Amino acid sequence: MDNQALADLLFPGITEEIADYEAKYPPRDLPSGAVVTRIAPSPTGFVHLGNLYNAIGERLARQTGGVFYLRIEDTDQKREVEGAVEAVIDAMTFYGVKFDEGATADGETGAYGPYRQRQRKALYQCIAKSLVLRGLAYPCFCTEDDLKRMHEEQEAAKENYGYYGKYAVWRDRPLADIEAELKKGTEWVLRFRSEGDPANTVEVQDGIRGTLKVQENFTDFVLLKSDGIPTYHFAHVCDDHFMRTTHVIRDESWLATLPIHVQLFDTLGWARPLYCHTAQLMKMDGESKRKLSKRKDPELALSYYREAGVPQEATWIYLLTVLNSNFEEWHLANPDADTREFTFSLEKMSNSGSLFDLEKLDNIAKEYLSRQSADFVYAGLLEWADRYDTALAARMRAKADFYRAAINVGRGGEKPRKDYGCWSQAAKFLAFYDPETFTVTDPCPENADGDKRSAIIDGYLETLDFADSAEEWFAKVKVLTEALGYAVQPKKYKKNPELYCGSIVDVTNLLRVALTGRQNAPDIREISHVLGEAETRRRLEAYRNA
RNA sequence: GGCCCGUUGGUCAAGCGGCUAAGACGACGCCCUUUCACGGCGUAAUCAUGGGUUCGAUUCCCGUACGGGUCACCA
Repeated sequence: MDNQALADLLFPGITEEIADYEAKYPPRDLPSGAVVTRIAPSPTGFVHLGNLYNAIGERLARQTGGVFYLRIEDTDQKREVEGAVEAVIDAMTFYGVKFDEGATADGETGAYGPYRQRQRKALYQCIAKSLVLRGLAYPCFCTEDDLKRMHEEQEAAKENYGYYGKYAVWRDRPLADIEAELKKGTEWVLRFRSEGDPANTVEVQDGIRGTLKVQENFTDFVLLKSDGIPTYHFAHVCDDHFMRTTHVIRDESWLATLPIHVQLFDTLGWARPLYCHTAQLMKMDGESKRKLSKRKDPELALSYYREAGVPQEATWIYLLTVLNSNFEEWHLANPDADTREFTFSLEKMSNSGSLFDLEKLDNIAKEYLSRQSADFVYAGLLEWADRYDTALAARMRAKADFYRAAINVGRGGEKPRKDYGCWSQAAKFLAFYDPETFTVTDPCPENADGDKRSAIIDGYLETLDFADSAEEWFAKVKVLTEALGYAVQPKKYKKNPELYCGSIVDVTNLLRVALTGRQNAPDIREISHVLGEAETRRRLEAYRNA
């Protein structure tokens, strides 16, 4: 076979040499040990947990004085969605992830671009051509049907699937056959001529898993699709080489095609990056685990957490506890420290798939929010409401001080309340404060209903004085409780229920339901002070008459 | 089916040849308490399995089982 003739036939326009690109993209001048890594999403419009998961690469880069960049893997035109790049950047920005270089919404920055793969076509073709020149790549004119038949045949014969051996029908065709097909205009793909043997294994170092032993690739996989655009495999190798990536952090589902990638790096004579295959996030589906799925699991989408209003930092805290096994301990010891102060290490990453635990996320988020100031919570809630609950946003703006005061109830001090972990929960929880959204949802305590109800409320209103201190206020409640035949100490009532008509719990709960509409609410006196005297009296009277 | 990865309580997990096998979430119980929370204390609950190696295996090796992933001109 005349490789030169074939190369000229296949790539008539390509005149660059690999050396030209080596010169154009020189090794980066960085301190030793600097991590250069990226996230490389395909622009499908769906930004998911995995993208954020891999964005821990940013922390690694920062820690080492390296580079973190964004590359867009848009080699599949069919799946591309308008505005997808913006969506990725927007989501990453929301979570505080910043890129040193790479694609931006309206272009790009950095010296190693273009960072959109389809714009790198000439580079891929140059490398592909070099492989043809070396006799390591050849065109294949099989149709989709041909390949389908091949697969069926292999299935029936219980042989390995793939384009190899006798199934690699275009592997050793004479140049004349190729020319004839080309002349007819038949579509072709460029395949890699693999010399691999399934009996051999290759060792690959993995930053998370240690030494991996994988089967050598023996299939003639596709390098260039019929539109001249590379497959993921080929693009990944070319780009991560020329963009001088040191660490490839990606999902463990890529383990299956790792042999292809190392084979390419090795035959091109390029140093392999350090692969870091992360474990997948799983979910319980009936009795069995399975990986989180785009179609079935809304919680895979990053937008899910944004819509629910889970604070960004809380999301990171959860993700980091799943990602790095020593993070949780650190965070417990430094609850108020920025998570970026934590030194992230690949070795501490888990290598088995973990179940995604929404309950724990909720706990972490509640803990996180309980430690924040009222101003912070007000601002966060407002920002969320502006996007997802505009009616609430309007109310918050109209009554900013009132909302701040409401948010401040039970906040601060040694034991802050943990009533909500995300903005949508907060919106629901705080609704009772505002007269515009106040409704009574919980029942009146049984022991305080009927005649008792009005007796308690009347008695309470009679002595109610907003100037009272907490102690004075509670003393009055106790007096009232006793006067109406209730036990001041719940324990006494429990012991001798026949002696009382109930306990102070019934009395206070009645007041609580009257003022907040529910039995689960913060301190009555504090709430009253937020509501103001007029509104407090109005609600009590309304409840008495209800 | 081939190949690959994985397996410590319900969940996330520490452990890296010798420990009463950490911790967190959840569950349960008790205490505190004007309710609910919060907080405090405590309880139950784990090394998949069979062989090796070793004085000694959760830890190292092999097999089995189970789980997951992957076998496209998708990434």
